[in-house]
Amino acid sequence: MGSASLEERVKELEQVCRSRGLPLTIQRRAVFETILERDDHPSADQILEQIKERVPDISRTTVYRILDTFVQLGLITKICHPRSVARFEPRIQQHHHLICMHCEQIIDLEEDRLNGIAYPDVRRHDFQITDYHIHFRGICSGCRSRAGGAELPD
Amino acid sequence: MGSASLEERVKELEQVCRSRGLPLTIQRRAVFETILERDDHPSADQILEQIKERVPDISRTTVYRILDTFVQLGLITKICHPRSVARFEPRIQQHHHLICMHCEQIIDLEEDRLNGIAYPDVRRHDFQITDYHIHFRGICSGCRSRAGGAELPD
DNA sequence: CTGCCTGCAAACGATTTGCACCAGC
DNA sequence: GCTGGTGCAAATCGTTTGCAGGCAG
Repeated sequence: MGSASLEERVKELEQVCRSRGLPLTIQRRAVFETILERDDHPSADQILEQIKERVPDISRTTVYRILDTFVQLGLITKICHPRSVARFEPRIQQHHHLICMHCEQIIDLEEDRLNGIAYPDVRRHDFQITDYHIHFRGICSGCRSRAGGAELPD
Repeated sequence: MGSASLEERVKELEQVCRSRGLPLTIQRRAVFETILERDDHPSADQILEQIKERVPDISRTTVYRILDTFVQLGLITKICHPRSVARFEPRIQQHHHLICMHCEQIIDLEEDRLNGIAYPDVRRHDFQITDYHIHFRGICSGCRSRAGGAELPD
């Protein structure tokens, strides 16, 4: 789909670091590549686990710090919702999510139609809207079949 | 607007507790009334501070436990977004939020038009959508005037 | 070289849990 | 009276911070 290749995105990382005068360390490159390789929305600790395969001595602190830096730089997005720790995703273009209320799984939605919603009238709040994001909440297929609609182990 | 009165909502609490066999304690009533009285989106600790005025010996633990119970019962909603602790709101009907990316303030939106968005086609995910919620992100008037668009102390 | 980055360990803040006691129904 | 709720203190979990050395530019 419309997403850039891994290599293009790594180039983007290089450019962004260079333009800001930030050193492109082994750790930064590895965190970026690791998050790009996944098609889900991993937590900091999930990224840490996976990255240890290629940079075994990386510390948890560094992963947290790098993820935060990438969010500030606009390279990745941080997602947060109740009952779940912070998660990260490499996509920065506008898109929306399905969120399973049982297993907290997050699924990306591709529908372009959802990107064209007119902004609400916020003159009375004098608020300047930059963008928006829709969560569709519900139950994923796995949880539905596992539980038949009743409660789940968790 | 279309929101129920405080008394109606307290009745709702009584009914829900009775129907589930949950004791309606002083603390539960006080937490519910406190959150209803506010028109913002308080954190657990903000609720605790305010509730101490009427139930001085209530413990923080209890507030957390009660808020969690209310969320399970569908009486209130928990909201979470990056860079801010969990917040709660008494409104359970569908509505949407403006979120200031500088001060993390959350503002309720009333626009009905936003409630009629057609669900996306999720057949390939086999996901059952229950409802949705839109965050509009941007900058509130206070932060804009304080900072003129540049960065903020926080 | 110089400065930002990293790893370690300790601090931190929000939230949860174990347990003895107490209060609704 | 029984059941579940509450308060307290301690544990936990994710995340952040202080500091001494290391590496990219």
